[in-house]
Amino acid sequence: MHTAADTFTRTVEAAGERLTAPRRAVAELIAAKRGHFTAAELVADAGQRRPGLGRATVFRTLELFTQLGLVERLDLPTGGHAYVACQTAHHHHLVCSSCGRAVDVEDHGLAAALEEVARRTGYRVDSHRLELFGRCPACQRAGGTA
Amino acid sequence: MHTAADTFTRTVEAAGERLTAPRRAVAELIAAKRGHFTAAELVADAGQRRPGLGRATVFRTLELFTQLGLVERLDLPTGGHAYVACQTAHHHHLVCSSCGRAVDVEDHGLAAALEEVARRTGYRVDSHRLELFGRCPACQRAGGTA
DNA sequence: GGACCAAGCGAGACTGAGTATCATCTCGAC
DNA sequence: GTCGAGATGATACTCAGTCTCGCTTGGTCC
Repeated sequence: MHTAADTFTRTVEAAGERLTAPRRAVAELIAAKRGHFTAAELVADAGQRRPGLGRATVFRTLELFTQLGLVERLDLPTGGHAYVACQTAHHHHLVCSSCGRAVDVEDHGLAAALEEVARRTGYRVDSHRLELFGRCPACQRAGGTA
Repeated sequence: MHTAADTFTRTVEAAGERLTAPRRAVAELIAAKRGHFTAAELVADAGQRRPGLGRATVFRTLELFTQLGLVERLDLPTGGHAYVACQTAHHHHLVCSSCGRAVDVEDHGLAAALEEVARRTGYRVDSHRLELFGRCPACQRAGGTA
């Protein structure tokens, strides 16, 4: 079967990038994550499960994966940064503030709303970022209040 | 007449916060800015125009203003942070990537789209952030290409 | 299979944003 | 004018992310 890490490695190859052992390792570390994760977490994981993997390499690989669209960076409400593994080309994320799980959000009329904004303001909108934070159904059931 | 800095100082007073000289100074520095600005820029301005104003104070005041809704923090595509002065309670920003000028974006169907997202995913969406980047009408006219 | 070399790697120094600490100062109430 | 809570400024600190540099390695060409 194809694991999530496979998707990463195959995409790296397909892009004509070198498929090195450290890159495989980072792909596996990310694949083992559910939901979003920070660079710091990944570095910590690497320290435990793949000693010898350098900090700079984790950042470099994360950057490569981001360029390849395998991973997307998002901005937490706290001001920090996190990453999520993702498939589709352009989309948005809905992150559970309780368990950290992130889902890709399809466009339910958002594009139209954005076009309307562009039309009214006269701006030519080049890019945008939308991030949603909330609680996933499971966490809502699990802990009524928290 | 009422300057932008006045709005800041009056809001600070109205909130029951102390209206100190450094806070006034920061308010003036912000009022003198057009569009978005970074904390680093503000610190640099302070160094020039208001020597003696501490770095920590700029950050603290920026935090206070953010809490009071006078200023909002946004995340640049580069990963950095910037601030914009703003009035309305909840809204989004459209930042010109050329001149830096930011306009507040009203809700042209965005809320409805977000509700639809929440309904479909089952998430209870607590907060979101939307930032738009593009070129303002003036910059489009001014420099056809750049 | 072996040689070659550009790309990638690891270690660690560096940078810069933002925070914490603490002694001193000042706003504003009385 | 006095006083105390809260703000300030200087400075040390933390931590994410970047840069540098000598070494290693993946992939290609023979």
